Amino acid sequence: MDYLEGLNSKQKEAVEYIEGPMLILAGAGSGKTKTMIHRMAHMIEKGISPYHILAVTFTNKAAKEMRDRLSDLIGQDYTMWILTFHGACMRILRSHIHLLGYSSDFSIYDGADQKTVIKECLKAANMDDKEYPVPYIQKIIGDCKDRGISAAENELACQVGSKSHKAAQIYKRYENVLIKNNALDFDDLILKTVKIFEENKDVLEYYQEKFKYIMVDEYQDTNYMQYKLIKLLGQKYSNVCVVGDDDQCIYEWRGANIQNILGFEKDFKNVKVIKLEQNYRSTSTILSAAHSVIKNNCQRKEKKLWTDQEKGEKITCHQCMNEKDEGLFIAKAISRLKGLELKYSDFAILYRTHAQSRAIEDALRLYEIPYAVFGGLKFYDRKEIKDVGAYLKLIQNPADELSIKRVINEPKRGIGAKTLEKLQLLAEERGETLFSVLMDEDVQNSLSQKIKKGIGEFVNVILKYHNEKDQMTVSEIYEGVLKDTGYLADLKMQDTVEAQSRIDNIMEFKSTIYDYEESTEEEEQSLFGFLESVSLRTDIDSLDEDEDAILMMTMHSAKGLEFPVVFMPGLEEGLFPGRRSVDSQEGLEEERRLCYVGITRAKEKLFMTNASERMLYGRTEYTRPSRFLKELDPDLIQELVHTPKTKAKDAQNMDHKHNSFTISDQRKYLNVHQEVKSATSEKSNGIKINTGDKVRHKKFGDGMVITVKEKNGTITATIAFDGQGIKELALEYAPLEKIN
DNA sequence: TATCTTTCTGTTTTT
DNA sequence: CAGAAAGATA
Repeated sequence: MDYLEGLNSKQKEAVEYIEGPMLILAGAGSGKTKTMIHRMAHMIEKGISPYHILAVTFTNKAAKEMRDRLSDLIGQDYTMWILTFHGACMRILRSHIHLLGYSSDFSIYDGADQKTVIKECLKAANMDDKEYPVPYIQKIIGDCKDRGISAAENELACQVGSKSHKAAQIYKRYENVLIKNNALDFDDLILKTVKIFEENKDVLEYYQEKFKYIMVDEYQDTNYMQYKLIKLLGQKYSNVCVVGDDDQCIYEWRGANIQNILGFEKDFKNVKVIKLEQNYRSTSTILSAAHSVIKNNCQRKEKKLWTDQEKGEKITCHQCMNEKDEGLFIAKAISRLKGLELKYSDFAILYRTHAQSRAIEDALRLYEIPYAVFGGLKFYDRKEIKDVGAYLKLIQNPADELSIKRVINEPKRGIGAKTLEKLQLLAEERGETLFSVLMDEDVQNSLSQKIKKGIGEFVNVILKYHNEKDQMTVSEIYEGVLKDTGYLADLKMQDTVEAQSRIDNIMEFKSTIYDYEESTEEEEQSLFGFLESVSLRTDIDSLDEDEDAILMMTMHSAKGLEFPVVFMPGLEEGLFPGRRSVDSQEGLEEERRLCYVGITRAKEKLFMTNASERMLYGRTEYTRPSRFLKELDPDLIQELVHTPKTKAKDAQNMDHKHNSFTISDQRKYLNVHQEVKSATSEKSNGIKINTGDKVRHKKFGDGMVITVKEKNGTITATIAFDGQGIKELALEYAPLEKIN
């Protein structure tokens, strides 16, 4: 098999250059992933064992795509390390974290957990969270961890008595809490791995030998610590290939550092540099538009993408009256374009913030356009999911105090804030974990009967499953916990709409477990493994390509994706570029790069809209068109003028009149019944449920189906029940029948 | 201790 | 407007 076929000369050059460091500057749509995959295939063909190759990406989705496309190309599967940075570090930590004094049962804390811990630290230090806002502290901690600055070092670097010195105290406390809880945050996953490598030469050498060949995707988004990790692993053999595009660096706020590109050429000698500048994705109009925007950035490596594709259509810019109008404009455009050659999934709506999705969703529903939103309200952020997750984490790692506090009184066991505070203090005095204090019989006896009973039950359940977890499957543990803790029974007893919806979510979480068990070798399965897969999962990873629906997401999430038709709403000063970013040159340039990423997602058609008036948190703000719109070369734009007068003359006048009538008419209806249409489903528990169907539920009575979609293998229906509100139900479990 | 009510405050972007 | 946090009441 010749893996060089179908590649251009630059791509071939990159594929064939295997020994020695290489920097591939790959512009948007230049066949970057293809090149990487062919390079790996070529290496394997040349006799390099897949065992010696490490490929790192930023998202699970990118990792999965790489793995799938590689095995398609070479026609067989290898157990290779094609992982995200965090995933790779998890694997390494699992075998070596004991070197740092943690047990390998460690919990992973996400951003929300971090916030909780910081809040507690502030309280314990008697500091005002107005003066020291949680995000401010979080940023300090994150920045320090990116640069490998420990709490103690950070403290020394701050002037005593200064604000930053006070903040450093919180960092210190925060670290202590994490150590006590045997927990790591996301930044720690990278940081601790680096630390192990630095302090244990033998471990480092083992991995240097293992990973003789290293590839890094989206290199422009690596932060300092990630770079250091690659540098450590690669310095022995120097076979490191990094692929990136400085114009697409959109995570600078998170520590991503373009300097890493320069640093790479410094740290590895004789770096081969290859530029991929031929774009295979977009029309030349779209490409020119992208260039006309990005060229306004000073901080960039000069380059210009080119294509031999046709000019294509002009870019449509349109000023709307407000965000509702904007939504309707988009919905109308989609229903007009959606024809034989375009599917719904060929369209994407890319916005700056999640909050923008609402108005657009309303319009799409009116026009009966199926859509899927990524990010925003996350399944894993729901209370009940966090609760059951905390139980599982706790069974894995009883030292996890955060999880204890989350669920010790969930369901109610009569253990309130006061009792907990007392016990926590006791644990601190004794230098023990909260859990071991809870287990202490003398302590239990010192408390009231009711509390004693509650604690006893709680401790027993956790201990039981903690001891038996290795002999049980994850789903057995899950079922057992739901039952033995009384969590599910308590919800059932409440017999409210909210409780039912929570039960449905808990059932849906079960399907996540089934997914895990199906996709993982039996002997590989563990509670730890499952928790890991949950912690590192993002919404974009569960993007379902089979569903024919419009995709809505932030421009950040859209990186690496492409669509025939792209809409970019909300091009307004203050929103995009965001208010916070316009003060600094760097901030503004990052926004501009984000705009560049958005534009270059489009293959054929691009729509950019702005609203002259926008409702943003309760207030109507008057806005000005984004400077990015003005940067676009006017020759590339086709502007639709939107005033009531011209509209009346418009050929689509009838259409519009009709629509506005229908819209206001349906809006009324929408408010009452929330009746909308989306996809249909024929699976489920025997019954056929379609959008718009009337159904009867045992508890909620009659309602109407709003949407039917598949999530993690479970089919769910969003149903508006008369007088009960809207519920999302898993059809597998929901007691539903169809009525007329 | 639990729940209900009111007040406040605030929105990027994510592994 | 909505979600969270603090405050008030049972």
